[in-house]
Amino acid sequence: MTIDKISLNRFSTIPLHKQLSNNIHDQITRGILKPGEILPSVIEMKSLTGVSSVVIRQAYEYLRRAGLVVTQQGKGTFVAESKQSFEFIQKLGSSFEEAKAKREKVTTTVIELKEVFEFNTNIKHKLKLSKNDHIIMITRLRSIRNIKMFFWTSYLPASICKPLLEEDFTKVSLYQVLEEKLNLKILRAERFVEVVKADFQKAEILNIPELEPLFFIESIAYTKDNLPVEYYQGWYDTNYTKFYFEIK
Amino acid sequence: MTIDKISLNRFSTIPLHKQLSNNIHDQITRGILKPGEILPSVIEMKSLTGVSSVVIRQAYEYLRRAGLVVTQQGKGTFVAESKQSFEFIQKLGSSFEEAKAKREKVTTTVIELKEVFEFNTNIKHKLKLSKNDHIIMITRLRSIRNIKMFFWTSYLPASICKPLLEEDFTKVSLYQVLEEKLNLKILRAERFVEVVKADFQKAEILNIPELEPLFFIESIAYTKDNLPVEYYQGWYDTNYTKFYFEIK
DNA sequence: CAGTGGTCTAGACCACTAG
DNA sequence: TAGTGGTCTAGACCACTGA
Repeated sequence: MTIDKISLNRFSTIPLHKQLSNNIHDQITRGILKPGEILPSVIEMKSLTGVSSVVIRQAYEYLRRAGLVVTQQGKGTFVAESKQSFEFIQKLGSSFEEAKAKREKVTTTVIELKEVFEFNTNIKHKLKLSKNDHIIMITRLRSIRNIKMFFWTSYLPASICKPLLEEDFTKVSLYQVLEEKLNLKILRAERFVEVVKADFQKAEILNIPELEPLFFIESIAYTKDNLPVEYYQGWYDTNYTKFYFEIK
Repeated sequence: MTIDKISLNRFSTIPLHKQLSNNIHDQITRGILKPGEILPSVIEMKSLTGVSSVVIRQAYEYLRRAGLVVTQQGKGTFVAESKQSFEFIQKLGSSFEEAKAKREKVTTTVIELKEVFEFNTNIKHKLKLSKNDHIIMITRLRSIRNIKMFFWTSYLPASICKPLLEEDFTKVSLYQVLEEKLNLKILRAERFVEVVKADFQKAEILNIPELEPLFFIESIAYTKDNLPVEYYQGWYDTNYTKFYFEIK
């Protein structure tokens, strides 16, 4: 146990759980507690500080949310490993190519690839389709070193994109197929970036806690004559993703 | 009280606090509970459900973090107003002009404007300055309808930017002054977008809870001959901000 | 098996809000 | 002053981990 003495002030206006989390926060950022090290168990901490277990849990919960510690049931609570080891920097704005993450192996999983007959009018509107048109839907997940970075769903008009159903998108890119096999060259795209909180399903897919922030990206890609050929929605783990772009 | 009956299953593997928050979550998204409406107080909810107050607090805490409810001490917990009423859409990538938020009045506050003598080597490095160079530092806060949207700090080399100390940046833009008074035209900029969690100070400034996600933007702006003239760091409330840009 | 975290209870006291 | 949320306690039981 390398943790420093913790002194709490019962007469302070600062709640005990906050005093405790601040204290541990300091010890982590100062390097007194090092990545991978185990924190005192709730019971140990109880005897170290004299406060009840609920308060200790509250402090640990705060540190978890701040990303400073990681808890494993039955094992303990540990100082988080710093994940500065790699970032996934995506280039926006100048090309459709994503910058490779420092020579790491990037893998793509196809979660779903299908034609749908009826669908959300919002999506049809973005693709300038009418009520009875069919849509091709592709959901993919991209990982690096087994860490799930982001997943996204592309929607394309079935009328001109049906051959996509035969492709293996673990190996080829969508834009490559569109250009080489369907003669649809993407000339322009509009994109929106915002932040949303992970609901249960998205948290499952990316293997993160519920309510963690995600980048939410929407894009509409156009070919010649301003014809929209792809609308996508993507969700990115904000712990690893950073966007880069250049202006003018 | 318009809340529907809440039934919890004591034998389920799903924790009671989760069952409760899921139930209320549903009632809010289905419109049974409407924005502005008050939720049962902890004591009322205790008699409605039979669970202890800690569990109810836990459920309410989850709903707060999800942005579905707002709690005011001494008053109660209320369904959050949907803030779709306005968004602040910033245009990236094609110009330095920010898109005006749907005709709302935008105000700028200058938090700090000063010359600093010694400073962070990281910032000097980005501005290609040497150890003894001075820096001009400007921190501004931008609000719409009294809602704090974002704040940012610009760093500029004092050697060429000293006259900035005399300007009133509540009324004029930095780039305007750089171009018109100092003959420094910005030709190019590099920008990074990531997400960080608000620490105590940033949460104070933007009037949001600690650990809420923020857009963190870094930018280096260059004039001719690739000379960096401004480095800035900005923090944006993700509840109201959305970035837009166009490609190719 | 012992040690860990996760869930839950019943009840106490305090701080804030509003009539 | 009554009602609200915020803090805290002591103790119980369960689920998971690893020796």
